[in-house]
Amino acid sequence: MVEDESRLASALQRGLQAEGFAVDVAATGPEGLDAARHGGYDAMILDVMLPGLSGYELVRRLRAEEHWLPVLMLSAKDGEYDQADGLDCGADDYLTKPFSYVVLLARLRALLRRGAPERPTVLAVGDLRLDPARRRVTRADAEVALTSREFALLDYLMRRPGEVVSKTELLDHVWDASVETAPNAVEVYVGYLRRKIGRERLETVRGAGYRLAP
Amino acid sequence: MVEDESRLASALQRGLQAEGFAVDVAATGPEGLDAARHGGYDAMILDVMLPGLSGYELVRRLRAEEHWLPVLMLSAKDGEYDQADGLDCGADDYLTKPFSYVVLLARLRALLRRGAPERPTVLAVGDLRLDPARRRVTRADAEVALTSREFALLDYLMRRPGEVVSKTELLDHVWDASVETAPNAVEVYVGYLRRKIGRERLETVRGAGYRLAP
DNA sequence: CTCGACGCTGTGAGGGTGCTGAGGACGACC
DNA sequence: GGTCGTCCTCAGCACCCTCACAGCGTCGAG
Repeated sequence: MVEDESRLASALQRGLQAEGFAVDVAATGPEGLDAARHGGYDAMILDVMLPGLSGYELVRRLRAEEHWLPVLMLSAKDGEYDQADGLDCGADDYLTKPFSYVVLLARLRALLRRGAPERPTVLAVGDLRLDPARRRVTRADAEVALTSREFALLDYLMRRPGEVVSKTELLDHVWDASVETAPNAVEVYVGYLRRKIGRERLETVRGAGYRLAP
Repeated sequence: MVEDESRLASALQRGLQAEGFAVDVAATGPEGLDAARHGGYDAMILDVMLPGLSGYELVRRLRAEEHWLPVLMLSAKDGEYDQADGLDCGADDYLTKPFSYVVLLARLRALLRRGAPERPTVLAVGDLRLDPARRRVTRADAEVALTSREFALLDYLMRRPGEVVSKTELLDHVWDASVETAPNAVEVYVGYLRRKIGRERLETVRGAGYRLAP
């Protein structure tokens, strides 16, 4: 847990220990970052307002270093954009103070349960980068303008780089299942994407689907 | 999305579609459960108060059947125990109505970031490797380009290394059963494969079929 | 050794698959 | 109402995969 208000920190620590968790407390941002890097923890409870390094920045750095530790963010700011920002920095959950201890516990359990490795907030494949939150794509640091369908298609492909994705799978996930769409639509949009991100980056696997070159 | 208030449902659907998501709506619990089981979705937004089957129960059943689809639960109940119950039933996140659309989106993105891509195993026989997901074959680390029929044939043979597989069995499994194909087609494709993966690796057992040398 | 059955392969027709430009439908914005 | 952007269908085209065919090679029984 990274929290600088010592009263809250020790109250929470005692509560969590009573539940059977092993808890360490760090009081500043840099300490917390260091602990997260080397401590081998299962999850982190992280305050936003911290001396030295904000919670936002801490998560961002952690994710940039490819640490996928589940993070529950705690903040006194309850604005919708504060919350969205925290999550888009890479936090997995966000709780506003004052919070219910029961809820904190339940959310922590939910976080530990899924435990599965998380993926980066910004997808990157080669020199392509896609930011789902900002809805932006850059190719070698140059912005690429995509329509929403093009964006959704690239998003799906970038989550599975190197894998072959079939046209039917793309139709199921990128297009609306309730509207019957011809598979040719996929071909058309692959064509649009190729013109924008580079022809060779999106390979055709005849009879099977498409593959984003890793 | 499983939501019985049609106004909210269609507003959300439109919003999410504008973001590039493919969205289906179910209005009752049983419908939602069914869709979650078979729809191949990436995530589910689930109201708690539903006709037929409550959201709690829906998640519980889903998890009992080992479906690990990420679930974002939506509820008008903001009591701390309601929230904790929802999460402990197996939901991954919980949002109380009224909620901010921005926050919903951010939380949805956080959920989608994780996903369990558990890659299917890579088949290996000798120095041959075949990756079904990437649809890629290497021979001593050198990539081998195969057509889709060749690939399907090698795939089938590599799942049964050392066994003798008859031509009729190959016709049944690698070729379309509805189209009558001459057994000679198998011989032709075995020939193609041999040229690409090495002549000695694919033995002929006269009168019985073919065997992939283990 | 002889012969027939089985398996291999070069050739070429056909057809399936994917790509593209054109254009209509629809909605947002001015 | 006009204009623009986006989505998607359509039709034409090019390419290469697929497979039947036929001739030849190979194997094994007698």
